[in-house]
Amino acid sequence: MAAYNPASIEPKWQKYWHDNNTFATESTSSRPKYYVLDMFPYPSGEGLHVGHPEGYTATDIVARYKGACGFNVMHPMGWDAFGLPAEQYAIKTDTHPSVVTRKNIERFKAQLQAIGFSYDWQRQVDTTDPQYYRWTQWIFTLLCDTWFDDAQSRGRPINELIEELDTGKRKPANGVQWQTMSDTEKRRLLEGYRLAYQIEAPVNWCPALGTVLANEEVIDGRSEVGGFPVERRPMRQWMLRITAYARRLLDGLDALEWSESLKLMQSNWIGQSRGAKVRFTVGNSTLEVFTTRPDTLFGATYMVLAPEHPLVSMTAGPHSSVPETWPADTPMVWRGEPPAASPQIAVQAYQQTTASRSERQRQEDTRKTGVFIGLHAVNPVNGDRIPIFISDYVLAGYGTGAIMAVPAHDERDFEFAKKFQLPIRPVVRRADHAEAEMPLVDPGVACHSPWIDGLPTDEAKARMCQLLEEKQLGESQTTYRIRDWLFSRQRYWGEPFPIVHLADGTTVALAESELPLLLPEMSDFKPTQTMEPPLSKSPAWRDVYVRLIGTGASPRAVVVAAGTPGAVAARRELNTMPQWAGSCWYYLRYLDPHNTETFCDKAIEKYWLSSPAGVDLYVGGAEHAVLHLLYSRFWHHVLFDRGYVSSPEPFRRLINQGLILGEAEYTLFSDASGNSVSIDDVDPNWTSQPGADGKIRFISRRRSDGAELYASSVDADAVERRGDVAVLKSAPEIRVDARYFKMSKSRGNVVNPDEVIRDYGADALRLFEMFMGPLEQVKPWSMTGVEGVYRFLGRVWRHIAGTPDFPSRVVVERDGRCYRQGLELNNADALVAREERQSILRPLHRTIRKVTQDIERLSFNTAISAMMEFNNLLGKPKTLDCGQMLSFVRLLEPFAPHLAEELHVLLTGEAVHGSVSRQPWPSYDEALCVADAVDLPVQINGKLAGHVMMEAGVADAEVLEMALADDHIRSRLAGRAIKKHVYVKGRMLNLVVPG
RNA sequence: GCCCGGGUGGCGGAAUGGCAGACGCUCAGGACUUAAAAUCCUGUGACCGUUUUCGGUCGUGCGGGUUCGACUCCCGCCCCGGGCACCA
Repeated sequence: MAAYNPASIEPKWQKYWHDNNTFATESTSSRPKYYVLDMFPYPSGEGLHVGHPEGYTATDIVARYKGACGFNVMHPMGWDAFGLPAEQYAIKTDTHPSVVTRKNIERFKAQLQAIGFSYDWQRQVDTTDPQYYRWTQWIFTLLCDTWFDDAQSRGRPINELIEELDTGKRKPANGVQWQTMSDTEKRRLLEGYRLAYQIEAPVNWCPALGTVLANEEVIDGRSEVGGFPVERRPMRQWMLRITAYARRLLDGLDALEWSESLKLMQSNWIGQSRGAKVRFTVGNSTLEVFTTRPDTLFGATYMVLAPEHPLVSMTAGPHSSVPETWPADTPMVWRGEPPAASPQIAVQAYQQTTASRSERQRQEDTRKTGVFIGLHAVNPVNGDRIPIFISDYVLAGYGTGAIMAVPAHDERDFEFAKKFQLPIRPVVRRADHAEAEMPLVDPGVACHSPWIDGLPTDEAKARMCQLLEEKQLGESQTTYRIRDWLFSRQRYWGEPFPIVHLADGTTVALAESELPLLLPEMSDFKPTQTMEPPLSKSPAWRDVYVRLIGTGASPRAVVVAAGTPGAVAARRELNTMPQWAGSCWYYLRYLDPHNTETFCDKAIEKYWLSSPAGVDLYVGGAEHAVLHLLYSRFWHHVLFDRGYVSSPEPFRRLINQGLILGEAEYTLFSDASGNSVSIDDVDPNWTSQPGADGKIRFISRRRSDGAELYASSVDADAVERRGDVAVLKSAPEIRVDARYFKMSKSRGNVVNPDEVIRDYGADALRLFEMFMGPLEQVKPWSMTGVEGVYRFLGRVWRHIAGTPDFPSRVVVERDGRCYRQGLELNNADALVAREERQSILRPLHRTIRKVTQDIERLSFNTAISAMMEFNNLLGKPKTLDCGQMLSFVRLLEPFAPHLAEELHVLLTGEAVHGSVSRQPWPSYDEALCVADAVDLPVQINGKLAGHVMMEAGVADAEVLEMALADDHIRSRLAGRAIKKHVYVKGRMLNLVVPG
């Protein structure tokens, strides 16, 4: 047999799987289901890097293994293909995004197929395919058609709300009369209930990207994509009412088999706070605040509103609530910087300053600023008249956008009070009566608070809530940090909204028959210079006539020709949906990807997602912890409420694969005259700047004299590792910096899987991806590591297939006769063969058990080392048993499927072969997993003192005798009497002696 | 600042109360070869004694505790990575 040559066997088997539909999944089956899902990729122009196949290989192993165990396995792949990078590349190269996207998908698909994943490619989805986004749009219309019933804590059809309003069972909040409202008024009112609605609000506008972004997409005041500055601007935008589901999304986490840290990230993002809503009186009206510390109400000495608070929205004219003159005795510091002539002017000026400050500036500079608005409120518990300020440390979007300030017990209020010389009144003391440093934020005991004096903080909170409710001054309340999801983008390459705007300013969803609403073909899809979306450049698409069908309060629109009876002019929504839209439900489409009647057949959904509920294993990066994973859960809850899916949570078990870093990089610093400087003498605060070649250059200073130093990279061959640092082989006194970096194009440390496959094959790539370490851990890439697993595969090949130098030793026993390569063995050799088969039996069963258990617990690295150990045993014997080798090959198949297929054919013969993946998983005999003899470790006082050879099944009583009979152990005991002994069956014996 | 996760040989890692360092990489020595590569075999935590067998001591970030026995469990600290961060 020829030597192991992956290049010759891998494409052959990939073609075989494709031609034979080996991995096609049945949509329903009498077999149990197993749904194993990857986070589908965004097909970028750069192609795959070795980080992508990490999770994909893990799921592929599980998929192949579960299939072998008799499950009907769903293991699909698709493309999250709408989004900014393709659009920006399209603009740069003046090609259409659909062309760019198609090309990228082809590249990605070819790369994935070259790795030999067992995807059912007939189920692939592409979010930019109209037959896919048709259903994204359909789900959006479902969100429009759903309102959240707080009392029942679930989403319900809007028609049920209309019915309740019609019959008077439910009254609109603001006291208006539903029955006498016009259709336009009704539609406006209903928009306040729908899960998808529009609102004019300050949003995250990113000028560089030419679009608004969701809170989740803004990190430290910069866009997650590209890191461009983001500013706050008021714009009319589509929002999804995810806040309505905050409690459900939080509570739902408990039942999920996700890592604790991931659940925590989501629960922090949702951010539940329990506290109270309290009503303060301002003139004739009331001002509500939310506080988590109702027990400190007696210590409230002023109030603060967000600059965007409705009370200060009008700052001029007779109807403004802000007075035209400062009250007497208003301190100068309260009037703004510089002091303004009137509260109206001061408030206006402050609002402008706030609006012009970017999110980043606001976060970086936490010094307290603000102005007095010229009004006072009355503290409902003690009648105190307290001044009201506006300040940007109070956020408009959280709670009621207003706070009561208790400077004695809140860090921020304390700072503010110091600056504006406001009174600080302690109402909590330490439980041990010790003097407390101001502010005292920790729990203690209430004081100077007539209603609750002496109560510990916990009880004081509860008592205060109870009293507020009794006196009708407020009530307990739970608020959430999460905001509604900003759902529109001013870009071209996304799903168009299935929405039209009518002349009366209301919006109407398109009828289902109108879907998909195709993205218009446009040659100019570049962002406009204004904040208008690119779709505004196509008036022919924008301006339409529609006929309204259904009820007047909640109609649907059908596009008709101008002049059709009943036609009214309308304008299409010009924004598009964010990239997250398509990924919110793709796992449902895989189940029934070609259905034209519905997004997914109910019976098929029920088979795959009801018992056990949800996707059985979902693997992807932790970067989606609060974006995709939260959005998707939200949509799924809505689909569940509306009866379209059979369980509330989509992803029962989720694993985050760890990042793969680039190979170790060594950095040497040298001074201007080129002398190497040891890292000990280099200031650790390096700065970086891009060099002429576009790569990042690091610059630092010498500690001793501050001279500028320049970094250069050193080849791995030139250094010797010593812990965290490494030294130059040529000059060991010079230490260089050694570290691993995230793979990135700009660092030039990206490893392309194509090259790994070319040099070592897909099986070696797969194996190394898994062998590096635990799936969830961050791990550095290593080409020599790839060579290591490649050598292992080569040895497996040599043992089973044989090579020109080492003919195969595989022996087949048939009808009591042994054959090697078709030739019958003589009696002596046959006897050896049977003996050798017997000696491999126990290790084989132990390996089967280990690999099986390790796949179950996703510990692939240890499964591989178990197979390596087994393979290491195969070098010595003269013969190898065909049946045993088949079992081994079966174990190897999920990890190295191409090699396994090829060896399976060699072992079974051309005539009877089929895919090894169709063969059942080998079983193991627990009795054969126990070694027949053990070298039992013997300890004295817990320290290893020697070993005793012992056959399996020796009686416990004999073990001690055997140990005491051993010369070496006796000498170690040195005659000391044994006080006690501990024997753990088959594992070890501990002798306890005095001293 | 708050909340998670983690610190084990030269490196990636294994062992979740029972022989610390499986497996792989690296390195060294040997075999094959005219030679090199590839491949195969042997060794590879540190230190000490014997210098061959072999024997001993120390050793899982640091300090303490529980236990016959601790990488593993408990308490305190240090360092690294991640997340959140004016959320009332």
